[in-house]
Amino acid sequence: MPQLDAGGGGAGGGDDLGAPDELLAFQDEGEEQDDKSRDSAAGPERDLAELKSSLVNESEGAAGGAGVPGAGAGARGGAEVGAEALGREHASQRLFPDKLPESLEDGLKAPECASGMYKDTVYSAFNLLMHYPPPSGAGQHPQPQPPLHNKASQPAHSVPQLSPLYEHFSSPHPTSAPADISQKQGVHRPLQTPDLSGFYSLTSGSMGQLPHTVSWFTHPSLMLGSGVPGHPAAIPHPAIVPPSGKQELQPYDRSLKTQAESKVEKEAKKPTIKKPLNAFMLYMKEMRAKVIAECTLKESAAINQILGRRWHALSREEQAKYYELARKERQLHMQLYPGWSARDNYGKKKRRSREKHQESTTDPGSPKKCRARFGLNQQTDWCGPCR
DNA sequence: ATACCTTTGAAGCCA
DNA sequence: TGGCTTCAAAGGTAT
Repeated sequence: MPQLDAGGGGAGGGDDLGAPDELLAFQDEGEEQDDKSRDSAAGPERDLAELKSSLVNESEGAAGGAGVPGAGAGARGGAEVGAEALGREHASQRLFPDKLPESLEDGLKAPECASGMYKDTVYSAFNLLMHYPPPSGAGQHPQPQPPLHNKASQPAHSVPQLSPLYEHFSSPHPTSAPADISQKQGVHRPLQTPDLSGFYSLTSGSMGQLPHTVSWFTHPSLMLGSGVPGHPAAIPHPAIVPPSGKQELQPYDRSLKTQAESKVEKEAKKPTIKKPLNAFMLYMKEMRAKVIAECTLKESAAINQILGRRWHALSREEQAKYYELARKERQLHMQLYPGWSARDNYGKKKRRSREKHQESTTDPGSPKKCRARFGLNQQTDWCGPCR
């Protein structure tokens, strides 16, 4: 059985943050790998690559027409459970939706979309692991090292950005904001809060002037044993974003507010600490630009479908890189925000259809059986999700 | 202006 | 403990 820490066991330093699910996943992957190994033993290694490539290409090519019944988008859980016995070789096929979005089909028509599928498996992200800061308590201040990921080797269109969390720790002297920091994420510094006040030693106005990646992690509580001298100001973690992502008031504007208003405002604008990115999210972040370039797609939904297939097509070792990265991210996140819980962000996104569906499901009259209630010919009466 | 779509994985919640 | 739900990113699209 593969070990997540096999590649960076020393870096983990005994942390036990590896999710059990990952281990289970790797058990499956391991079995798959065993199968693949047997296959490889029976044939040239290239055959395996071709098999994998053909699985994806074939599936993508067939996506415009022959879908897999019952494997529609959104039915991931059930479909996967039901198809588990089919084996991993069929994984990419059973995951395919009945029909891809038109834009995706168009994108897949582009020859470069399929041809470039497995050409480049250089994952610069994994290199960043090598200069990840040691766990807190190490009591050491390792020498800042230049990022090991070779951005020069990246294609011009590729902007391999892992999570800002990782980017910050990977760059000893960050001087500019990550390219992927969107307005939605919030570039400006969030307001101070009691529990995070130590992170925000700058006024909001001055913070707004500073690049996003300035040394937010230089606060003593954020040193994590990897402090970088020469950064005078403490900047909050990039995962902390204002709820709305809107520009916050300048100091002189805020002075016009009464204290009560300010208090209420602060409560309302309490910065959100985002969840750490999981392995697949990290993979998407890195590979998105490449897929966009290869497939001439822009719609994230379609791109994510492709990335999902590529993710399944990755070898166990390749996926392990991202699992390890994600584990590090979680570890850092936990160290930075010990009291944070994923529950803190629950309910911050309004989900239109699901709320409607929940309303319908709370209806005493057998909610989840729209089909039984209204019949196939009355689908207009079905609730949205059932429809 | 904001939710939805779409993916996988992590985490929380509930029975 | 298993199953379900929510959120993380992203950007075009729909409401």
